Amino acid sequence: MRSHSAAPRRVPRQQRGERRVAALLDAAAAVIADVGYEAATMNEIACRAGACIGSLYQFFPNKESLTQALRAQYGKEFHTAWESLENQAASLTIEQLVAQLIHTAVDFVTEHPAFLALLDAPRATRNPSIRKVLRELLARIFLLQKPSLSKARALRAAAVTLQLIKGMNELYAESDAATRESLVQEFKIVLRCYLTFHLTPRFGSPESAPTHKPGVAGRF
Amino acid sequence: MRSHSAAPRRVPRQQRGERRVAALLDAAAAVIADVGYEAATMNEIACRAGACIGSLYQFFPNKESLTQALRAQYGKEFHTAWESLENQAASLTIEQLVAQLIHTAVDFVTEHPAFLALLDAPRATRNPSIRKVLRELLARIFLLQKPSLSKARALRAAAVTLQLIKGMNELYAESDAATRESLVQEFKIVLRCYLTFHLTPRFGSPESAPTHKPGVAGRF
DNA sequence: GTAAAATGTGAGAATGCGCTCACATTCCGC
DNA sequence: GCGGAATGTGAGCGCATTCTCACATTTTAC
Repeated sequence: MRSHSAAPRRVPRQQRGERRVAALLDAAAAVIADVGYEAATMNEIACRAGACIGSLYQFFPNKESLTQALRAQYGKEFHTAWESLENQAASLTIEQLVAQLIHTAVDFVTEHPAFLALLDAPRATRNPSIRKVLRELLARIFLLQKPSLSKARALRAAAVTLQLIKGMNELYAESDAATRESLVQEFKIVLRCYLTFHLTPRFGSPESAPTHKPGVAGRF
Repeated sequence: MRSHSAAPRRVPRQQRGERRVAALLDAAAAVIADVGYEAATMNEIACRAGACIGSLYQFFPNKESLTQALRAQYGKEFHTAWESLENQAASLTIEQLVAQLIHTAVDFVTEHPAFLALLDAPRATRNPSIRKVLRELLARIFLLQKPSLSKARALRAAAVTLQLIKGMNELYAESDAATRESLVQEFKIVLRCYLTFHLTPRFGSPESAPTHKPGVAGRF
């Protein structure tokens, strides 16, 4: 690896440039889904996109930048998928909300096999801002369910929820279809219990911090 | 990569052989923790272990086999850490059990930085049997808490719990110490709610399938 | 139509890494 | 001691991969 900048080398300024970039990203997803992240080579990606290697390097100075671009695209698509939930959020039961969140996520991963393979890619290729935007979206959804929630709590719950959803993919991936379905159902329980805790008005302390009282049972 | 077998090339038969293997694994962990999995080279690992590259390849025919060995070691260490919980399990509250499970895991990852970096390693280097053993251990712990639980449910809950715990590490890793602590506390809520659902005797259907009844909502 | 900019091309340079091999050294049983 | 087995050594091979570059082609602007 000789170059280190992850920024695109050149932004496409013509229509065919944009088409190329789109084709390259598609090809990258296909190759990565096929052979895994590590084994996916730049030459093969360019080839599958009907381009040659030089063309690829015009827009993406290195593999890392290509990976980041792919991640960004997935992030936006996923954001769009959840965005529609934001409108209905207030009228959904927790039960329904959980089902929607999980099914959208599961469907997304199913339809984008490369997304899973990207988990193997080095951390350096991740874009924190994508996570941030997704967290904020989910936090807003939570706030629609329970407006009295503090923003800090909503954000924290969103971060954890997002991470749990993401983490489960690994488990789904190594299961056959039947087990996967039961795991999804099981995970619904997890999220339902957790979000019920946060989003349901409770008598005792409606806005108490989630830090449990240490007197009861800390680490004994 | 020319060789593909992941089995150790040669089992150490002398004490110095075992010392070498131990030193090599330690060095591998150190290098991987330092520079990440991908950037960790076999030469550097051998060098850091005070050995030369040929010596490394006597015991580990390729990088994959070294990675698997490291994973196996971590798996065993972690299993040992949780094993002690098995004895106390029956006498612990869910609150305490959750705290123990999580803190053991967090401590382990803190003390073994390479463990996190191994998440970047390709899937091929993972050993399903390690996961299986850990799942069974956790399932036994659950059964000690609630003997009436079916083994299938215990195993499924264990698989999910394990995955959630593992997945959270990624979130911890990208947070400063203060946020990390609050995330740990937050995750305790998740597990407490979830395990309360499974391990607490409920009136309606004590051994009903985990398919929720819409209306009761698990606890709280 | 023409010039300039954007994009396309692909052979191969440059690099770095996994891994081998022929041989030296150390250990162990007898 | 002796012989064989286990272990140690490290220069460098082979190879895949990333990335460059000099030039061709297409598009756009006027």
